[in-house]
Amino acid sequence: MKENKKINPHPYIERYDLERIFPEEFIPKVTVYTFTKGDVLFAPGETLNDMYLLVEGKIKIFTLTPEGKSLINRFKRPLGVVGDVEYVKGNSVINSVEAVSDGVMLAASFEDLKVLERNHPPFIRFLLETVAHKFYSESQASSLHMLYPVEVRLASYFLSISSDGEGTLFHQEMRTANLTELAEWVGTSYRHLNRVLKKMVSDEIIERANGSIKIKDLEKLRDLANGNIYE
Amino acid sequence: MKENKKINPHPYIERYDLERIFPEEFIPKVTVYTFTKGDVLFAPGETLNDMYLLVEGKIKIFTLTPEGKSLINRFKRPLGVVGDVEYVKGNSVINSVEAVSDGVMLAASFEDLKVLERNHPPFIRFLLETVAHKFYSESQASSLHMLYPVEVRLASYFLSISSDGEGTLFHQEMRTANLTELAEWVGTSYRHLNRVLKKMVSDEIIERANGSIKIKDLEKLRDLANGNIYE
DNA sequence: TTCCGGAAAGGACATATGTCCTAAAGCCTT
DNA sequence: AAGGCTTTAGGACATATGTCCTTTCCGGAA
Repeated sequence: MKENKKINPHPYIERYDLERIFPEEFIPKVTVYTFTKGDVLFAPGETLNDMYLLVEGKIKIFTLTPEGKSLINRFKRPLGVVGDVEYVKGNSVINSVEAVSDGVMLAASFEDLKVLERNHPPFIRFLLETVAHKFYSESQASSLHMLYPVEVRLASYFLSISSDGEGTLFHQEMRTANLTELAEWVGTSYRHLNRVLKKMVSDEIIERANGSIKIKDLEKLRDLANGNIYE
Repeated sequence: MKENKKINPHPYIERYDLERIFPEEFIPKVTVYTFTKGDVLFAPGETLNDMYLLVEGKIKIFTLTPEGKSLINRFKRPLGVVGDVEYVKGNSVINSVEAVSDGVMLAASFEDLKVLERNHPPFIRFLLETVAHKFYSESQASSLHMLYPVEVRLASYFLSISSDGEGTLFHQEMRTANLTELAEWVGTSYRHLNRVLKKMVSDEIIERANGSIKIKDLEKLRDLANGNIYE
């Protein structure tokens, strides 16, 4: 990820209505960074000096164990925030962050934010809401993971991305690029994911054809997910 | 839980240095509640009108599934906060909350807090730090749960409560009252917990004598926990 | 002291999930 | 079209964990 002075932050500030958190005078202090698919954006242990707002693209936050296992904590799209908790708690980066697509971030230094926080209440309110929401969804996901088997979590995931009613099909549209990633997201092994998918096919809940997955029976899927929805 | 007008909130406010978040004028708006061991303090779905500060006693936050399984999300001791996320996000109570011992809470209405928030920045800073910390530890615990087997989580738990160095013994001192509760805390069944405990005994990591558990080999425990510590 | 219910301990068996491995299919690149 | 890499599929087996049940133990109520 690197600073990109050619890009003007203003369009993003308007698009995401950031004037509410960054007053006019603050905007010159905002830096624009661009990143490329696959970039490692942050690594655990790293010390952060800026907070970032994701305004374009998609990134994933994940945990790597010493043993090499990997677990996706969450995906972020605009307007995701990175470094908020580090800013508040003053600790170093906890998880790995990687770019899933090309994208753009706006950055503001902790130092500047400290001043902003003092003079501009809406900013801290924004932070508070951001963190509260992160806590809320983390907490939901955590319970879901602890209490239900992969099949249920997977059903829940499918529901969460099939927007609303129709037996939506998500082809390349699936939010995870491939099955390996999906496995890391649901928190299981590729092998097991495959097993569960197979079962869902034989239960006539989904259909699979060359890599694409289609929901066949939304009702059954709902039953299975049992009211649990990611996010 | 019920209001208790006989109790003066001031000693608590001093003990926990709450003047920093509640200015003098606000204190008359604080209500004192007392509760008794076993009380159900809050139930999921309930609408909250107040935020609570736990100033005495111990409570547990847990999730109950429709199937009747139960999972302890966390314990709280003073100065724990309940209802902060609900205040910020405006949603209803997410988890069940139950008193583990007798105790006391200070309450302030959301309505009053809204005013306070506007006039007294330290309060919102306090909230932000509280929520950030909750998120941080929830996130750690969640990864730990997803990535490691019960044995590791248990080792981690033992470490977290054995304060520091010495092969501390925790008898009735164990933060969970009994093995059933410990199982819910580690997120497993009683049966399996027992199995793992037995293994730890035969590995000479701990010793068991009539309900008490003693750490025998702190080094092995550390190896096992593998750098993971709750909280 | 006797009786009862809950907590502890663990056997037997079922299920969920992980690890290792092999084969086939798909897709680039040359 | 041929090779090589990644992704998909799934067999075989091992391990982690859950469910159900029985026995024993212990402290409090009668």
